[in-house]
Amino acid sequence: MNGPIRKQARPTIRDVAELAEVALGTVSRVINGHANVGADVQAKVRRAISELGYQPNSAAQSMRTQATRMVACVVPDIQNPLYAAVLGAAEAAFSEAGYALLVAGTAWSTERELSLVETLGRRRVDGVIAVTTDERNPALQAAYAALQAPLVLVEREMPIPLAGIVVTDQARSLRDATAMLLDLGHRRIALMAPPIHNRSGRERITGYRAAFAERGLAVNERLLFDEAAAAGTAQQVTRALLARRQAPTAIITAGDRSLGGVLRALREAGRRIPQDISVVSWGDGDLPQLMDPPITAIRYDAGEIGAQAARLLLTALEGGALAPGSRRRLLMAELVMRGSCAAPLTSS
Amino acid sequence: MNGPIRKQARPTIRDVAELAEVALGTVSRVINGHANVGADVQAKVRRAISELGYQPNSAAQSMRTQATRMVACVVPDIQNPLYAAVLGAAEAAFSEAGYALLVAGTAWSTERELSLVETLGRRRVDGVIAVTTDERNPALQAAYAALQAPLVLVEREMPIPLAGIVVTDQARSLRDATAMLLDLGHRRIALMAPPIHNRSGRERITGYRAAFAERGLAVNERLLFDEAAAAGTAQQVTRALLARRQAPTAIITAGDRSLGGVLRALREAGRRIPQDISVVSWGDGDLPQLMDPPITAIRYDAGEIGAQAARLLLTALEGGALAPGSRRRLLMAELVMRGSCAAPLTSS
DNA sequence: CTGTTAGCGCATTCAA
DNA sequence: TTGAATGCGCTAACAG
Repeated sequence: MNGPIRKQARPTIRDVAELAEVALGTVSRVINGHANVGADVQAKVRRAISELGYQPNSAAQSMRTQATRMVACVVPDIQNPLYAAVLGAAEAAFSEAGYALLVAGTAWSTERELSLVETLGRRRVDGVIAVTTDERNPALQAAYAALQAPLVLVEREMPIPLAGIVVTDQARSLRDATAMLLDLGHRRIALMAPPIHNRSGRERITGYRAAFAERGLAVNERLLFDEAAAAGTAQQVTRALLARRQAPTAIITAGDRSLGGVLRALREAGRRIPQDISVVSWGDGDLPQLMDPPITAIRYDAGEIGAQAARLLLTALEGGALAPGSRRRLLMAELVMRGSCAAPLTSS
Repeated sequence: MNGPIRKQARPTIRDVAELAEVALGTVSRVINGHANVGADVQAKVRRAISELGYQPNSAAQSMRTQATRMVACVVPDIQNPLYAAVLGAAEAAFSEAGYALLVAGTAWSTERELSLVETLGRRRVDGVIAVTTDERNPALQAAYAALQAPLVLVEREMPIPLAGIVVTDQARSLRDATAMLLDLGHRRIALMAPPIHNRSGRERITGYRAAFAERGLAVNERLLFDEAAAAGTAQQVTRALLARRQAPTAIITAGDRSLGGVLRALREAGRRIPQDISVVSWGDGDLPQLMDPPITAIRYDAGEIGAQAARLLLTALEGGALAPGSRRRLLMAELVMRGSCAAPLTSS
């Protein structure tokens, strides 16, 4: 029962210097690998360090160097496999490079994000990777700009001059998927998409519309669900869709978290895939691959997104600015055809 | 092309003091909410702060207060849904409480973990939640102890005096699952489990053995696969199992990441569930729930694990030590019966 | 109630 | 090549 663990006084650089009988500055040079230190002195210092179990205090280092060697990753939801993969890849890259990674989960709340970004500022993180909740929110834009640290946006666009950007070509994937369904004969194709105020949402809808437009077909606006319009989970939205007089003959899901809900609702309603309804999943993983029939999916590599973002941020961190040409990375997504899509029974 | 974003000189507490025409200490008191400051002065200071966009430098604060208000979470694999959920829950709790969360992914490498824990020490994190790669590794034990910070172990046990512990009753769940299979008539039950040097692995095998022992049955050691023995992915292990002369009639999977592999291998081999083989999944999610037939699963609440760990760490952080009685949390897992288990065709 | 001062632990300039 | 001195930005103890 002895209070919050005894903070034993930790040894400082000064203790090391005394034990090694050298000046404090010399110890600093050894730690930071500055060349001009005699081999014998070097050894003495190292011995003292390990004898005392000395660890430099990085807060103190930060004060002097004006750098924290910390970066932050701001995501809407750590548990979403997409963001988890981005985080994982980023963490690997940064810890490799000697940076620590701070995570901030916004839970899709702009207020939370605002306050989190604020604390990142106080902590003087050296850089940030962000999947912002609302790329159009001026307060958020200002908060990120105020960081005065290199920023890489993931699947988002914000008018911040030097920011790096890593995005997936979602419009094209969605055009491909929609075109495929249209060409099978579908006309009532429901689209579930992320919130429209962000690039992800806009791109998906853009692609969807493009496929219709290319064929001179009109889009039924009632089949578009950005998350705001959705007012509920994927399962609820799907239920409501199926209850309509003119139910859709195909559904495109919004992401990893929504496929399960869609499938549950279809099962409840006794709809068979693909006989009664076709399904395309945004995102490929165990679930779409292992269903029977397997689900046609738009596959992207979330780890690659994180890795690219990390690389972009690292170059901005270590060297100069990002060259204008390489400030932006566009990754491709691929439509993987499987058994979940077929011609609709009745053409509309 | 102006280098790595201009680090504009940020305003310091001194700038605020000058602008507000008060002493530096007064500003500090306002910032930290110390009561004895006149209302008018208070207002002047706040105005100056917002005018300058002043943000206290937390590195400097840390130096004085000897606290960083940072905690770290060490996990083997950020992308594993279990750990992602733990992270997510912990992050929510900590950011609520004004702590920032550092994540460290060890990729199941003790060396990586060792060096990561070392850097947590340099960063003087206030506390740590850890899912260590090898709870028996003396170097790791020493590294965690050397942190001199409150520690909460998740699904692990290490002989560190004041550490908090959050674990799931895995032995019991596995006994239940195994018993259920034995009672259906299965005798050749393959068990895939995490590495045996950690509690998770031991508990699962303990529970498995217990069910056999209670019935006076002998365990076939060749059906036990802790990850080390596995030498490959779940899919490969399952393939090999199915190729045996005496193939198992039931399989218990090791976790979220392994179910997919098992199912793929079964499908390849043309084995039907449950007619040819019964399956129990460790972990419940979309995949087991949506398969046809749905997969019997052992369900645990990963978010709850993270939340409990965070709570434990927070009490250790904010106040005193953990009372000996509440230093350890045991969470239950539940066997959810579904259609993937049936009596084997031929009794062995 | 407010102002002054002394470090927290370190990197770095300048002398030696 | 090494040693001594300075200050990074802040909090808290003390004086007024």
